[in-house]
Amino acid sequence: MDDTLNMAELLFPNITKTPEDYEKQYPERDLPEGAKVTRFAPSPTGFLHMGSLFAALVAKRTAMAGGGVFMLRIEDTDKKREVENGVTGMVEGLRNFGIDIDEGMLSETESKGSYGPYIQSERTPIYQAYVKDLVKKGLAYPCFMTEEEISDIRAGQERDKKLPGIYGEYAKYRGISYDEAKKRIENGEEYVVRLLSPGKEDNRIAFDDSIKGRIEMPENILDVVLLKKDGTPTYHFAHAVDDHLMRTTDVTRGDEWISSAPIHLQLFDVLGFEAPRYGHIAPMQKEDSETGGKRKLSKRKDPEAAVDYFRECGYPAEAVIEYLLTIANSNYEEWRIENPDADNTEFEFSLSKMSKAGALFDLAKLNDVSKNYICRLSAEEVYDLSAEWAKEYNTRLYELLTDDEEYAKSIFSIERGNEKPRKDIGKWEDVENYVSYFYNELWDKKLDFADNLSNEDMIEILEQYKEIYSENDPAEEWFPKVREMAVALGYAKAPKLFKKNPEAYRGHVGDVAGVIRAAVTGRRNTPDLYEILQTLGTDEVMRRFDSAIVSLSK
RNA sequence: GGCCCGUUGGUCAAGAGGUUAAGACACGGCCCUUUCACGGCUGUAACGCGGGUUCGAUUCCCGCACGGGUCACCA
Repeated sequence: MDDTLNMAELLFPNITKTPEDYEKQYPERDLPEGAKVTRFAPSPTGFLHMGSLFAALVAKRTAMAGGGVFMLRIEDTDKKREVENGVTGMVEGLRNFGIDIDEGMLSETESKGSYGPYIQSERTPIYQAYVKDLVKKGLAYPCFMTEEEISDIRAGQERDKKLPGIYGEYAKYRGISYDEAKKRIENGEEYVVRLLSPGKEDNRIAFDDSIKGRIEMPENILDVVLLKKDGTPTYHFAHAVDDHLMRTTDVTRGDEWISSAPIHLQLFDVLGFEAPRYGHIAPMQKEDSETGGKRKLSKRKDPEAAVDYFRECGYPAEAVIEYLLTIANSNYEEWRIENPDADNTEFEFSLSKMSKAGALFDLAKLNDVSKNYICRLSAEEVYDLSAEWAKEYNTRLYELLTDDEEYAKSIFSIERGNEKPRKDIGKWEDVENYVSYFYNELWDKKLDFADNLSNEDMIEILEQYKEIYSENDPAEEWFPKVREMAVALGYAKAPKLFKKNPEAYRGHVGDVAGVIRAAVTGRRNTPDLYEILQTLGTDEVMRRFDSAIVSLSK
């Protein structure tokens, strides 16, 4: 026993705080009954993956449901993966999507909350105190194996079809004496600290996953590394210590972690901690055109894996969240239909309603969700949001929009606020095309006339219409006037009439309106023509009629 | 390969031992209509395979297949 005490001092001479000290420093939280403490724990790579956003959203909503706490903890124990300003980028990325951090890192240097530090590189003394304690109790030991030794062992195990790894007879430094360790350390040999796993080969463990249900697995028997040779903890160990000390109640994370859950559960047990509830989230999938199957969304192959992609396209953050919620809890859509105007935070999110299988990312569905979101916005909001987007991604559009704010808003007002709103805009990227004919700078002026009338007929229509068009006509009188003119020129006053008796007419009123539409907008299909004419103003409308007549005369 | 997880229409998915197996997106048709959109109606389309258990299984059990994950001093 003395031996392990000495060993602990040998390994960690400078660590004086004990687990008891930390237990006191980070007491149990005083939260309402049923409140959950969750966290999102990314590496500071600066890259916000769609899957990460999803995981963060799940954690956030889980905490929100019962008045709990959502933390952001930075897992930077692997120095190689770090990126400059990765933390700030992450925090901003989340905030863009309305995911605010209750506690944890806010930037590279700032944080809030009293359970910190929330960045693992600053927690080394804490991890070491717990490892020291484990060494004292004979539950962890220094291991001096070299990488070559380990890979030799692994090769042998693979050849013999045995479980690969350091355990049982392969753990040759299990029970190393104080004297030998001392000698080696004085020799300058490097070492890691490993757990002395109490696991038994044939034991099985089980836990209740809040998403996947009961999961049963073999107990961990591996002497996993706790502290790397640089004294820094592995993910496994940091997870156990951090989530215990931060009093996390619910660990939600990708389901690639399921296979290491036995290690984690064992660690919590050995450390004397109560294990959190786990919720393992299935990964987002992507249709793979090469294989025709599904595969995990990949950062390298799929642009849409990066959350920034959606920002660039101009999907409103709210819409992306809305879409993610439909994937997370399938009853969300139902709820949305019943509560079209409610804020999505009012939805009662539940981990148990999450799908066990990974969902295919469906762009068509996102588009639909996004259109539904945008169509409920006011012209004012559409203007603000699209200008904000254009400022960053389409400066020409930005200038046009902001140059005459009132004009831009009047364009966005067309048929907006109706009980049956149009859904032309799915993302801000669509705005340029949508508004193009309102701006001569954007408009290509190609006139797409229907081909059922001759140029002479069309010129006739335009010239006549020029005579009777008046900006002051109210909406109710506008179209009857067009109809009257059409009838006078020999067109049917309704398409149905024409269809019944095509010989009797030159065409129908729709054809006539179509000529006016194409002359003014270049297009065969547009929103309400009356509102377009009103928005454009008489001068511009007349100019467009004239130039259309000119091009039809050629 | 070992160990895990998963598999209901093209996609997301609800579902329960006996249902006409919901709904949403996409797609088709019809209606509304000056175009388009919106909206309404409607249609096509699904329980991976093989064994059990059972009066009855898509649902429970066992195999298999397929997909995914994991087996680091990365997270």
